[in-house]
Amino acid sequence: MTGLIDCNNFFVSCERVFNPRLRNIPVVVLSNNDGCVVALSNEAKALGLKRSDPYFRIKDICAHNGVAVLSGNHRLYGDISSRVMATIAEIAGETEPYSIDESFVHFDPAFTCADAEKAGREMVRRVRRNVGIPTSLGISCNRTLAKAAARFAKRYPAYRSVCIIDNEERRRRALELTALADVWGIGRRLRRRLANYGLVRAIDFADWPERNAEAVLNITALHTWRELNGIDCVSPKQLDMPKKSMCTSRTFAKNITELSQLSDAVSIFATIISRKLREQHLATEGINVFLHTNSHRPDLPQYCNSAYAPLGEPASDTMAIARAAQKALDTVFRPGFAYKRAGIFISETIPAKAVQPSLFIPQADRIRRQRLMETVDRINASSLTHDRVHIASYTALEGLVNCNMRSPQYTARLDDIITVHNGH
DNA sequence: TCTGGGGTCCTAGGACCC
DNA sequence: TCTGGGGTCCTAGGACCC
Repeated sequence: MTGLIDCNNFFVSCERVFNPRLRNIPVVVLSNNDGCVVALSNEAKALGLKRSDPYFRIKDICAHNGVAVLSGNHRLYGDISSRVMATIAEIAGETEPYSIDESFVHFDPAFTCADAEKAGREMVRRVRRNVGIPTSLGISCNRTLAKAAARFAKRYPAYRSVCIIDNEERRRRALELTALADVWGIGRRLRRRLANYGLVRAIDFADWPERNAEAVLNITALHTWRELNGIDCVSPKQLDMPKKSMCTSRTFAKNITELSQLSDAVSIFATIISRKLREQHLATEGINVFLHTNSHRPDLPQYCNSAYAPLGEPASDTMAIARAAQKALDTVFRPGFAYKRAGIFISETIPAKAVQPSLFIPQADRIRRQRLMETVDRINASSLTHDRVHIASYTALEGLVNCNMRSPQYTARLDDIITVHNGH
């Protein structure tokens, strides 16, 4: 039996753990740069607000209805997420974290449905009590059906946060009540394509004859079809697998026209992405820098492009990556455009251990650089709030990106730890 | 005025080989 | 007029996820 445990309105719930004033009122959390809504409380959903609504368009509704609006505090969410995952792991036989707020859990094969339900309820109770986060749990014979079950657990209070699809009758009933678009693995395009065949509910799709499914679907969608029919065939996400690609990018608060400003931004991206590489013991042969004008403004001239710059030899140190990034930026930059978004991406990572050293770079240099980065990382890790050491071209993200409504770093900054007053 | 960010996997088609 | 057959590898882009 497989379960999927999902944190309800995760970012909002994290904020509520430390700020009880946010309970029982509408709350939304915004994306980076305070661009659009990424998480909502049930009260905010009831006002008709939706995930991905641009903030500027719902600002008035928020003001009139007393909606608490917050910038994303992703460090906090990451911290809470690891607490949730650790608590789940205390009970589940095997866990398979799937995203920041979800994890698959695999119950002991010897478990009956009743055993699984009991363990599941304890999991939900403990995460709520020990971490403060409400969750929903779906249990079934594979991941896709567990996901569907979790939707019911979340939507219908009668389930008391745990829903099990454990027999044919329940499977059919659940799929009759589930829109095809709400099935895990069915996106916008596929939904539209399948609608042309008259398939609207999940059950219509699951009941489609196998020969149709095989003729029309690609392998991923075929897996979804099979799972809806009770066959377990989605493979587990490999844990601890090094990332194959990486990206660090931001949308800017204002349009940027000057190369020098982009150059500042690129230095920051280089710092962040090279640290990500080192954290995962990876290196790369080269990086891409990309630029975008504002695609929401068709009245302005548009430009979007990327350029690659090799590092000479695979590396992960900030200086080498920042240098390559500036080179790539010079290649890709065109004057006369208003840039709204930029970033660095790495399409292929290499395990740091497997790096083939270049013949033309003295080994001593390589070792010196490596030691320098280890030292920088160590010094910076000793500060919870900001980097004490960085490359000279590094400025700061402030000013480039909006995040004016961010909650305190409750779990990461001594000054922000909450004080509990005794009496009044 | 103001519209996120970070991933994975699959597939079609091009380039190249014999 | 008529213009092989089969294979591999790479890449860009599509589609999906949260």
